[in-house]
Amino acid sequence: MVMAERKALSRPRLTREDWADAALAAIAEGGLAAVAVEPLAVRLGTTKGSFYWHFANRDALLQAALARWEEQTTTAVISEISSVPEDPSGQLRLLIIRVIGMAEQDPVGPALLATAGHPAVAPVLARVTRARIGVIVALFEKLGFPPGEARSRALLAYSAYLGHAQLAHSTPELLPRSRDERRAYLDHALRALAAQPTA
Amino acid sequence: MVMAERKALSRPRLTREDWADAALAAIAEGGLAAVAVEPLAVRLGTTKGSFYWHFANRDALLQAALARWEEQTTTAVISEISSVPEDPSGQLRLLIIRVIGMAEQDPVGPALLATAGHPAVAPVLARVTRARIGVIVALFEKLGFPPGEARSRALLAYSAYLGHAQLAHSTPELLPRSRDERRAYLDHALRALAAQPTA
DNA sequence: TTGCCTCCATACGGTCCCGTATGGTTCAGG
DNA sequence: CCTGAACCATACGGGACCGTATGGAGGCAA
Repeated sequence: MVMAERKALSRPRLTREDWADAALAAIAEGGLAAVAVEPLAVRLGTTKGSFYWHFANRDALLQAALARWEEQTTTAVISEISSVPEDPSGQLRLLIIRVIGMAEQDPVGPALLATAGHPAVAPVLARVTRARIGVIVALFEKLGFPPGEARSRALLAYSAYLGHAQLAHSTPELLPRSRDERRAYLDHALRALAAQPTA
Repeated sequence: MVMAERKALSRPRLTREDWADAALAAIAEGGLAAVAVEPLAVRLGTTKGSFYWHFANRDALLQAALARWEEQTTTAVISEISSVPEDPSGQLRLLIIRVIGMAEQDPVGPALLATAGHPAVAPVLARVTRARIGVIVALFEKLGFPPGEARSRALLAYSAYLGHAQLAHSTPELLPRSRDERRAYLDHALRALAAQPTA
């Protein structure tokens, strides 16, 4: 028996987190259904024997992966943004820039939205969405909009964000490519979404 | 053997379209991976024998289903909208109402966006997206916006639409529920997206 | 009726994956 | 050095699904 490959490379000794990250990568590429134990084991250069040591079954892996994603994409970002000592409009702008850049690289969100009905996915998605929209609502309220107005604008802003992320993954060639164009587009969007009611 | 079930019901004699529709339903529920021949056969009350008469393989079914979806959700709607003899702002409003209502019931789009990278899905998605955005750009130009401005607004509007569709499927409880609230939200969104540059 | 053509049922081999069982390897601590 | 625990490899049984092969069942024409 060989196993010379990993043995030669000082044997990484996988952790639960390694498996969860691999699962997220798989989700990014092929959706929930792509989370298969045996292919993941191959990708990690190990076997199922390792997996079933760390996890009870495939479902437990899904749970762990989703929890990890929730943490990475929501909790972390929100706390970072909230702690930035800047005026609300600056925070909004920062949030959008940060979050757009992040969404264009992380295909997990879109992949999860496809399976929004899955029992393991639905609650995670609900929490993430609620939290994100909550942050945006708070920002709009700090900008001086009354609650109802703030909620409408937050919904619209978050919808635009979600859609933008979709476009970035499905047909990026339709979005502004150059840095300048992207800046101009972002400015335009911010004006449209955060403009005062005016006359 | 029996087959008394379907035989008693005058035996529907399935067509390619029946299979394609069933495939779309499967996509709506579980994504691309849910398009499996044998389960579909069960759902249609028939067997694989029927399927492999109408299609060469699973991939051919995917092609047919995607083509059908492209036709139903894009070509048909676009031609309908374009032929409505109304002013551009009315057309925009009509388009949005029509298309929002449609998107909230058709989960296929979101499901496809998840697998945007799939070789069979990518080209369909690109064509659909391009066509839809094209229509919106044209509307904004008819409203008097210069081309660049029209494109920005169209992108933002379509992003908002996509995102709204996602929200409607993943966490509908966060969206306005009552008819009045929905109307108010829609009006607000239209004002934000189609407002004149003002001062 | 006979024969053909369309459409479907059934049976089969093969692949991929899950989950279990069980034994081997590595390492810390006594 | 020995032992037990953590960690991994391998082999197996079972299920879901694909695609093929082949044999009807039903309609329609000669």
